[in-house]
Amino acid sequence: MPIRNGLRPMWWHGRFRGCGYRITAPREAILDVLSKSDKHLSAEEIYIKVHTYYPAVGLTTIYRTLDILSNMGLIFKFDFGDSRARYELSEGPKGKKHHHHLICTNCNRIIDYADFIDEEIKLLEQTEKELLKRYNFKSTNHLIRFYGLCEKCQKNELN
Amino acid sequence: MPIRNGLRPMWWHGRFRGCGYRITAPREAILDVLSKSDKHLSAEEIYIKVHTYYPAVGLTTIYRTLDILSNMGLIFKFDFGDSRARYELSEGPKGKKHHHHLICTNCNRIIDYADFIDEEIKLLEQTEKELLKRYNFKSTNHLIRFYGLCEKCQKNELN
DNA sequence: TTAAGAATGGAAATCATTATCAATAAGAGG
DNA sequence: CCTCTTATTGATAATGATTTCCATTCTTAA
Repeated sequence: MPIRNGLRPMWWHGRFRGCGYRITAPREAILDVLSKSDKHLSAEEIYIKVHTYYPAVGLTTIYRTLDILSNMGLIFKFDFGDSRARYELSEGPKGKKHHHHLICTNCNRIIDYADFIDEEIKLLEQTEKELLKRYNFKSTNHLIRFYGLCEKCQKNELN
Repeated sequence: MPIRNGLRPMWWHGRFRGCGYRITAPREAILDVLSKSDKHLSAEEIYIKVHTYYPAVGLTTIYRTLDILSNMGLIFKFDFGDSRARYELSEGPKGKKHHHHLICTNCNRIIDYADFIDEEIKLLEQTEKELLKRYNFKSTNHLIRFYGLCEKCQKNELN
């Protein structure tokens, strides 16, 4: 599992250089881990994965890089209430677009969903319009989560 | 500012005892502070307010009590991303019902929004129904936030 | 009034995240 | 390919919110 694929340019290299950042081995490793996972990884989880085949990387670098990536908009940073930030690629090969979360309060599984329902889109648009009218609040972004029971936990509840 | 109003029963005493908890001076002080504030207070902010006229109370007790209150559903616990939990009364005299938040990304002001329009409620219910159909996810609660600019910050932006 | 054990507070411990700083390495220019 | 500038790195220490410990105090049922 070579991390640095020679000089082969990655999809994010351009954007990265454009922002004045250098391409380094740790950064490639971190993005490699992120692009190969479909989970919401914490800094430490990323650190461990990177560390297995690249022991030289320090946790500090993980945090620093995640911060840069987050500010650039290349990754999303979430807080699901387990007292650690979690990160997820927002673009590229396996990248996700803006999405909402379903959070199982029993097993803590997190389900991403982006195939928004017509009703949901309508709800958002109307609400944003209403917020502007009533509070003069100009919304530019939103966070939507549903808490409840996932399929498995509903079945297990029958026991 | 007497905290303990003699033996006058407070609105929350019954519920509190019902859960097997004792009525104590620190707990009365904390609920007093919460019920007199309409802000989203952090544990330390509550500690300082309680501390001014009740110096004996320790920060540990603040955390413990907030935890109990939160589990009982008497207060809401929120995380607005400033690395400290914030609490708000959910019932009683000044208590709020379920509401959503508008968060100004410029001045960090937080506006509660609970005067939902019928349309919004209907759309939300439909969305939850649809989530059950598509993902077999049984939603019991939700978190909705809008990030953007409040009235003041929109005006200041013109400068 | 009293005894059982719930509640308290101060100090120490946790734990995720940041700050510090000397050493290293990316990459522009020659 | 070599060199210089300076961004980047990693080890370690620091920070800051929240918890854990534990001996002492207080609430409350009987």
